[in-house]
Amino acid sequence: MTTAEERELYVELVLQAAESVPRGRATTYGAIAEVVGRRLGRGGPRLVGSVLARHGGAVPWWRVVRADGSLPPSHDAEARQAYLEEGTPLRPGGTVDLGRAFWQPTLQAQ
DNA sequence: GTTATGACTATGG
DNA sequence: GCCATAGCCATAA
Repeated sequence: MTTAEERELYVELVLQAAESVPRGRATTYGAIAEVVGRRLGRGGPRLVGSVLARHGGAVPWWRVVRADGSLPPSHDAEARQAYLEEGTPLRPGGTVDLGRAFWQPTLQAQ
Protein backbone atom coordinates (compact mmCIF):
# COMPACT_ATOMS: atom_id res chain seq x y z
CA MET A 1 0.00 0.00 0.00
CA THR A 2 1.31 3.42 -0.88
CA THR A 3 0.07 6.70 0.47
CA ALA A 4 0.97 10.09 -0.95
CA GLU A 5 3.20 10.74 2.05
CA GLU A 6 5.15 7.54 1.49
CA ARG A 7 5.74 8.36 -2.15
CA GLU A 8 6.95 11.80 -1.14
CA LEU A 9 9.30 10.33 1.42
CA TYR A 10 10.63 7.83 -1.09
CA VAL A 11 11.36 10.66 -3.50
CA GLU A 12 13.22 12.64 -0.85
CA LEU A 13 15.37 9.72 0.18
CA VAL A 14 16.29 8.94 -3.41
CA LEU A 15 17.28 12.57 -4.03
CA GLN A 16 19.19 12.54 -0.75
CA ALA A 17 21.12 9.44 -1.81
CA ALA A 18 21.89 11.02 -5.18
CA GLU A 19 23.22 14.15 -3.46
CA SER A 20 25.49 12.04 -1.28
CA VAL A 21 27.61 11.21 -4.33
CA PRO A 22 30.63 13.58 -4.49
CA ARG A 23 32.22 15.09 -7.59
CA GLY A 24 34.07 12.66 -9.78
CA ARG A 25 32.20 9.66 -8.40
CA ALA A 26 29.07 7.77 -9.44
CA THR A 27 26.62 5.21 -8.10
CA THR A 28 23.95 3.00 -9.62
CA TYR A 29 20.16 2.90 -9.58
CA GLY A 30 20.37 -0.46 -7.87
CA ALA A 31 22.63 0.82 -5.06
CA ILE A 32 20.24 3.67 -4.30
CA ALA A 33 17.28 1.31 -4.45
CA GLU A 34 19.06 -0.85 -1.91
CA VAL A 35 19.80 1.82 0.71
CA VAL A 36 16.38 3.43 0.35
CA GLY A 37 14.62 0.07 0.24
CA ARG A 38 16.45 -0.96 3.41
CA ARG A 39 14.81 2.01 5.11
CA LEU A 40 11.32 1.86 3.63
CA GLY A 41 11.12 -1.83 2.89
CA ARG A 42 10.10 -1.40 -0.73
CA GLY A 43 11.04 0.09 -4.05
CA GLY A 44 13.47 -1.02 -6.73
CA PRO A 45 15.86 0.23 -9.41
CA ARG A 46 13.05 1.09 -11.80
CA LEU A 47 11.41 3.25 -9.16
CA VAL A 48 14.66 5.09 -8.58
CA GLY A 49 14.86 5.78 -12.30
CA SER A 50 11.31 7.08 -12.34
CA VAL A 51 11.98 9.36 -9.39
CA LEU A 52 15.07 10.88 -11.00
CA ALA A 53 13.21 11.33 -14.26
CA ARG A 54 10.44 13.28 -12.55
CA HIS A 55 12.20 15.02 -9.65
CA GLY A 56 15.89 14.79 -10.50
CA GLY A 57 16.22 18.33 -11.79
CA ALA A 58 17.78 19.65 -8.57
CA VAL A 59 20.31 16.86 -8.01
CA PRO A 60 23.43 15.60 -9.86
CA TRP A 61 21.48 12.93 -11.73
CA TRP A 62 24.42 12.19 -14.03
CA ARG A 63 26.24 10.63 -11.05
CA VAL A 64 23.59 7.91 -11.03
CA VAL A 65 24.20 5.38 -13.77
CA ARG A 66 23.09 1.90 -14.78
CA ALA A 67 24.79 -1.19 -13.38
CA ASP A 68 27.12 -1.40 -16.40
CA GLY A 69 28.20 2.24 -16.05
CA SER A 70 26.18 3.53 -19.00
CA LEU A 71 23.40 6.09 -19.19
CA PRO A 72 20.27 6.31 -21.36
CA PRO A 73 21.18 7.54 -24.86
CA SER A 74 18.96 10.58 -24.43
CA HIS A 75 21.04 11.93 -21.55
CA ASP A 76 24.35 10.48 -22.59
CA ALA A 77 25.67 13.70 -24.15
CA GLU A 78 25.05 15.99 -21.17
CA ALA A 79 26.35 13.45 -18.70
CA ARG A 80 29.57 12.93 -20.64
CA GLN A 81 30.25 16.67 -20.53
CA ALA A 82 29.74 16.69 -16.75
CA TYR A 83 32.12 13.74 -16.41
CA LEU A 84 34.84 15.61 -18.25
CA GLU A 85 34.43 18.62 -15.97
CA GLU A 86 34.40 16.54 -12.78
CA GLY A 87 37.12 14.15 -13.85
CA THR A 88 34.95 11.07 -13.47
CA PRO A 89 36.85 7.91 -14.46
CA LEU A 90 35.56 6.76 -17.84
CA ARG A 91 36.03 3.60 -19.85
CA PRO A 92 36.87 3.57 -23.56
CA GLY A 93 33.23 3.15 -24.50
CA GLY A 94 32.33 6.47 -22.84
CA THR A 95 30.68 4.71 -19.91
CA VAL A 96 31.63 5.34 -16.27
CA ASP A 97 34.36 3.10 -14.88
CA LEU A 98 32.46 1.91 -11.83
CA GLY A 99 35.46 -0.10 -10.70
CA ARG A 100 37.17 3.19 -9.80
CA ALA A 101 34.27 5.65 -9.57
CA PHE A 102 31.65 3.69 -7.62
CA TRP A 103 30.38 5.46 -4.53
CA GLN A 104 28.20 3.83 -1.90
CA PRO A 105 25.24 6.21 -1.43
CA THR A 106 24.17 7.17 2.10
CA LEU A 107 21.14 8.71 3.81
CA GLN A 108 21.42 11.55 6.32
CA ALA A 109 19.47 9.82 9.10
CA GLN A 110 21.79 6.83 8.71
C1' DG B 1 -9.07 -5.84 -12.38
C1' DT B 2 -6.02 -6.11 -16.22
C1' DT B 3 -2.39 -4.18 -19.29
C1' DA B 4 1.16 -1.30 -20.68
C1' DT B 5 5.16 1.24 -19.50
C1' DG B 6 9.56 2.91 -17.34
C1' DA B 7 16.49 7.16 -16.68
C1' DC B 8 16.63 -1.24 -14.16
C1' DT B 9 19.20 -5.87 -13.73
C1' DA B 10 20.82 -10.59 -14.48
C1' DT B 11 21.36 -14.18 -17.57
C1' DG B 12 21.94 -16.71 -21.84
C1' DG B 13 22.79 -17.03 -26.93
C1' DG C 1 30.06 -6.61 -27.45
C1' DC C 2 24.99 -6.64 -28.98
C1' DC C 3 20.17 -8.66 -28.71
C1' DA C 4 16.37 -11.17 -26.55
C1' DT C 5 14.04 -12.81 -22.34
C1' DA C 6 12.53 -12.88 -17.98
C1' DG C 7 12.15 -10.92 -13.31
C1' DC C 8 11.34 -6.78 -10.90
C1' DC C 9 8.15 -2.64 -8.28
C1' DA C 10 5.11 1.04 -8.76
C1' DT C 11 2.34 4.13 -11.58
C1' DA C 12 -1.00 5.29 -15.12
C1' DA C 13 -4.67 4.23 -18.35
